[in-house]
Amino acid sequence: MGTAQPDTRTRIREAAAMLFRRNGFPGTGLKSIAAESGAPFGSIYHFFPGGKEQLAEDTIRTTGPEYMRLVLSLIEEATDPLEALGEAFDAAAATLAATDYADACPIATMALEVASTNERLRIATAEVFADWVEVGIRWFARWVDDPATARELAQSMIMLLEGAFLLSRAARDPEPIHAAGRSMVALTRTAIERSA
Amino acid sequence: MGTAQPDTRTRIREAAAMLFRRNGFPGTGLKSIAAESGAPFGSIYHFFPGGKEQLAEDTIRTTGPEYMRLVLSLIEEATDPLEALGEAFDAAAATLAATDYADACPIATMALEVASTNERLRIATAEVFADWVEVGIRWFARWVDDPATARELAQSMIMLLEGAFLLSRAARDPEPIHAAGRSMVALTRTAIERSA
DNA sequence: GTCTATATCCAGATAGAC
DNA sequence: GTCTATCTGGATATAGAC
Repeated sequence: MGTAQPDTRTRIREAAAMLFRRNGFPGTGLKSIAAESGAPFGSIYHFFPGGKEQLAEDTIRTTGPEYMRLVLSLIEEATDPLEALGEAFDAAAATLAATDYADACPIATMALEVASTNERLRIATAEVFADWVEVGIRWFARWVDDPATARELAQSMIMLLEGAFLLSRAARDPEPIHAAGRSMVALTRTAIERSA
Repeated sequence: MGTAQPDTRTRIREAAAMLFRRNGFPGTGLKSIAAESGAPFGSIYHFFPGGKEQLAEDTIRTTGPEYMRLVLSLIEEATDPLEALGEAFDAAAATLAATDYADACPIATMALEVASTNERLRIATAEVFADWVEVGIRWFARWVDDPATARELAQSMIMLLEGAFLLSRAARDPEPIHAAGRSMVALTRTAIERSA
């Protein structure tokens, strides 16, 4: 057929990812995940015996790396880093507006929610962000020599993007993401000039 | 006495602000607000007949401007903007670590949670952030001539700070905030140099 | 205005028929 | 492995005694 539906386990994971991203951890009910996935309620506990917490950790550790690969795919072939960064932020802005300001970072809302309330999930988010920084360091190291500078640029790229998502989603306006992109380009330009 | 307890209404608002900041909107129960404030449950509805949503909007519109004034107090007397910015980020890092990585932005968690789920609260967060940007623009305009540049710096300061809070809270490490501060200083230095 | 008791609903989680 | 029915607790919200 080629149009076969994904299996139940996959549908549950996809529904969970979508709902956790939009509504957060306490704001998402397992019943709504069952409804959205089309799976019977009991199947959630069949596939995820650890319940809501296990499903959230699975979502964090799956969608976090996926999102990083998505962003990386926009910049990894770059020959001009400044141009690539500007385009990547513009693409993020376009995606956000196209999804009615819902599909920004898949784990940011949960990360803030669990930071002071759920140690297991907090660690999961911390490890995802740490991986993002590492991947970013390797990318920026192509253009700047100093490892500390590459690290600061990688962190700043993530921080600007996350902060921009916050302002853009609240205002329902893509403009902050474009502004963040211009700042990231300026930061990178200065760092590369000093490195040369 | 001088040690008189604040009135019930004030205690409810303070407890709500603290709990919403740490646990978010769906993650905070009115019962826990009553318990934390020492007020009887019914008093919440006596003072806030609109219930949880009214209490959250009150928190957003009160603590948002308060937090801005706190940050502004760190930089408004500045003669050297770069030094002031660096010190302000360092102060934010120290406060976060001193409060066990709980007291970052009072409205960021709620802002992400309600962005796609509660229009009334989403608008409240958007208006708070818009005010922050306006105040930031006026501060940066002291050092750069171009209004668009001042606006971009103001937005970037907020975005870097919010993104840094996210990474720092997740990792339980103040380092991202220091990195954000260095990036903000670099961005501002470049903008001022071009303005001169 | 303070405080308690309760109504109503929905959450997470489980048992067990099929 | 699929699906339904249910348990238990806690949520928001309200009624009403004091």
